[in-house]
Amino acid sequence: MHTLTIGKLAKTAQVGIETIRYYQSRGLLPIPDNTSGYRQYPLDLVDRIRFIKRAQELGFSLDEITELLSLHGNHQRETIQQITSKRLVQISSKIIDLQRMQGVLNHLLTECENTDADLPCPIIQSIGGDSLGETCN
Amino acid sequence: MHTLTIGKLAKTAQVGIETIRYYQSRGLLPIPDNTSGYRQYPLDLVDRIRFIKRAQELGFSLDEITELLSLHGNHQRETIQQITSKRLVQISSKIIDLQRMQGVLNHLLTECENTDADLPCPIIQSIGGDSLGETCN
DNA sequence: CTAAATCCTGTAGTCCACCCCAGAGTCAAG
DNA sequence: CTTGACTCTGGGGTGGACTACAGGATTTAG
Repeated sequence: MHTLTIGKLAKTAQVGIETIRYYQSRGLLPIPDNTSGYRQYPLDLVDRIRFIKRAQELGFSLDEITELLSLHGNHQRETIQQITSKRLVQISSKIIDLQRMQGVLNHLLTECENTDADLPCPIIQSIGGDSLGETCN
Repeated sequence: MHTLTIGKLAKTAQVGIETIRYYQSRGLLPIPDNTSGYRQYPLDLVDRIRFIKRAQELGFSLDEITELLSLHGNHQRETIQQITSKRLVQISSKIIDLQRMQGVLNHLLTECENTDADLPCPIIQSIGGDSLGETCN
């Protein structure tokens, strides 16, 4: 048994059937012909799907993954390195954003815990100014 | 002039008009009645909109912000602290994920730069296994 | 051989936070 | 009073990565 039906492929690769169809429609996976009923998928595709999933976990979009897949020859290495570098820059700046958020919220939380209960909540105060809520339904 | 039309409110609060209408439809902003033509918005709403925007920048969703806004009384502080803590946990785990990505990609990039050009690209190799691309259109 | 499971195609819906448009009404300046 | 800028309601569209469903064909287990 060197081929799989779509359901078994999906199960083996740990994705939904619809995900496979979606990848096909995006050109990420080939579509075997089905002259004789059900389509038969080569085992290779399990690896290919896992590649896609791992790349997604590393933050690549399906468009970027398409690009990666189309460039896997040796002579294209520079392009691949460029894509990877670009992604690294994006990741760094996202981390910085999140750390900033973290700092602000941590500070607010501490303040909130250390402030008299009869004063206004510092979290709301500092995010929002003073005139909130009076007009809300 | 203690009220604004929607356009001036939008400009003052630095958002689009459609954003205001959208917030109204979500219940984040009140809808003044317009028996006499254009709606008149109290100046308060500028602060309220800025609150929403700042909270978004801290990573809160509009649903969470709705919750925050509905709870701004002092006696609700614990709830507000809970929401904030939950958000902090989310942010931390997101940062960890991104740092993991960063590590993997950095490693791959270095390897790729230090590998013979006639060997397969290590980035593709390591993400994807060996059997990629043969079947792709 | 039959019934259940699986597959096919094609279309539509989901989530989130908006953005854009048409056609009609309203307001302010000159 | 006209012109142009603004606003109203209502609807649809966006992107990204799926998910769901309908109605029919096919395969497989018993």
